[in-house]
Amino acid sequence: MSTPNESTFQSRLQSTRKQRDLNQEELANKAGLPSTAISHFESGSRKPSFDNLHKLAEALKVSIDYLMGRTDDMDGSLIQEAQIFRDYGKLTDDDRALADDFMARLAKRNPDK
Amino acid sequence: MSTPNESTFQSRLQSTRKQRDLNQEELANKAGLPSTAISHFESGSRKPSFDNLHKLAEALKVSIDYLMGRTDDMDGSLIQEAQIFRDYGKLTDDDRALADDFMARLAKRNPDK
DNA sequence: GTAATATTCGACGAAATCGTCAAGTCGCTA
DNA sequence: TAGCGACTTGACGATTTCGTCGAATATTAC
Repeated sequence: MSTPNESTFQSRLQSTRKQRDLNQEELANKAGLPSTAISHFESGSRKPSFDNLHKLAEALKVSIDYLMGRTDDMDGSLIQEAQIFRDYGKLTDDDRALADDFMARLAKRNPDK
Repeated sequence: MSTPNESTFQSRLQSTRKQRDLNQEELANKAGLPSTAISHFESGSRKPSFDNLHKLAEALKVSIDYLMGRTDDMDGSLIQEAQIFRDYGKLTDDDRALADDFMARLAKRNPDK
């Protein structure tokens, strides 16, 4: 649930690499990593660090959210819950006030947790 | 160009947290992390691991690419000043589902766009 | 002022990734 | 068969993050 699906990153890294027609060493060169690192990532024996995750996304020209399975969009501009943002833009002013009030009530009854 | 701008992540984490009206401990609870971890991330003394990066993005409901400075799109861009989106960030998952449904109903009865 | 809250910082051992290297497997082709 | 390229796997020491804790320092409110 809150933990990312491990296998998603592995398989998306591999499938994206093959889609770009790169072998592990070629991707490694692009990303500035040793080729064994790619192998470790695709086999799941390691997870990339902050910096290396960024390098991989840059080398493959995909979004990090896609690589990590948070979105199915490779361009990654939008994430999943964005529907509510789109809905809000469609509302009339009156309904927008309704929505504001409704949301404020929900937020207020959940101080945090 | 290949290395992420370190300060971007720090400042975006902090500014997004404050936009959601959360203190470090509240965000920490949402993400399932100790509050000191948030402090370390915002001060730049640590960078989040693969798993923790995912948790932070989920808790704040933003894209990882935004947090890491690869895009300027939080996901919906222009509307993030509205109070409703600050409230939305405070909701539990259950209440978020309620809010999604409520918003969808409002949007559906006003198809004029 | 005091008190409560929020944040920073450093240290600790445990755990993970880091880059590097060596040795191995598998598939293909001459 | 032998050889080659692609990939796998495990180990190493080094570095980093991990969670936890304590103490110091803002920041805010009373």
